Amino acid sequence: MKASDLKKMTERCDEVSGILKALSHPVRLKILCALIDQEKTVNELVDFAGISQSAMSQFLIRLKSEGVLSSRKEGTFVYYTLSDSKLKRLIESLREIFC
Amino acid sequence: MKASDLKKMTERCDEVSGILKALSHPVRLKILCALIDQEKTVNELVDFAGISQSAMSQFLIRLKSEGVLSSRKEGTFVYYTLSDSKLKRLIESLREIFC
DNA sequence: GGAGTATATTATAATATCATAATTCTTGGA
DNA sequence: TCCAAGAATTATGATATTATAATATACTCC
Repeated sequence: MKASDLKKMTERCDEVSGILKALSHPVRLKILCALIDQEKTVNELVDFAGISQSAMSQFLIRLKSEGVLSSRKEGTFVYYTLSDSKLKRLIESLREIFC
Repeated sequence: MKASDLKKMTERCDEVSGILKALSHPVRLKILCALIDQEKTVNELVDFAGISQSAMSQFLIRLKSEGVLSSRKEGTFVYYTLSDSKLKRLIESLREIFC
């Protein structure tokens, strides 16, 4: 393997492993699966995942800061949605492979 | 969503997030990518990933205990290989999506 | 059996993550 | 303006992960 190819591969693994880390927690993965075909509010996600509002908010903010989710505000509600098309494809692949 | 479907989804997320966790570290992902089409010895992987032999051994043993890798011994060499076909498919999907 | 190579084990300190609780901020409506 | 609901923030302790160093084991060849 050429040195330049190795370097590229290393960079890709750095990037992709970071994305996978975002999915590597049961609740975070569940959140993303819930958002694959529709946006949801924080409270809807709380009911879905069965964790506290505070914990959910922390997960959501983290996922947003990692570029995985985006949000929009409507009154007191905040709707979260999957922002990355690559991530959508990844979750669909996971479903194909493991379900 | 039916309660029984939610339960199934939760179980799947628990399982799959565990697998993703194995890939959620730059070096571990690099190891798995290196093994996708051929087995390698510990030292080959050390050269490839650029970490110490001790650290590599620890990663490999962890991945093996998680069912991601298997190994065979030949003299003083230990060859590691990707043991899970689903994981192979996942890594191929990652390559398609992100490369 | 001794030297050298390949791999595994153990210990430890630094860091990151997780769950939880308490509090605060924001917004819309009475 | 005051209240209630929705969401975010902050703090804390428990646990897990990571990198690193030092040591130990297993095997081959002489």
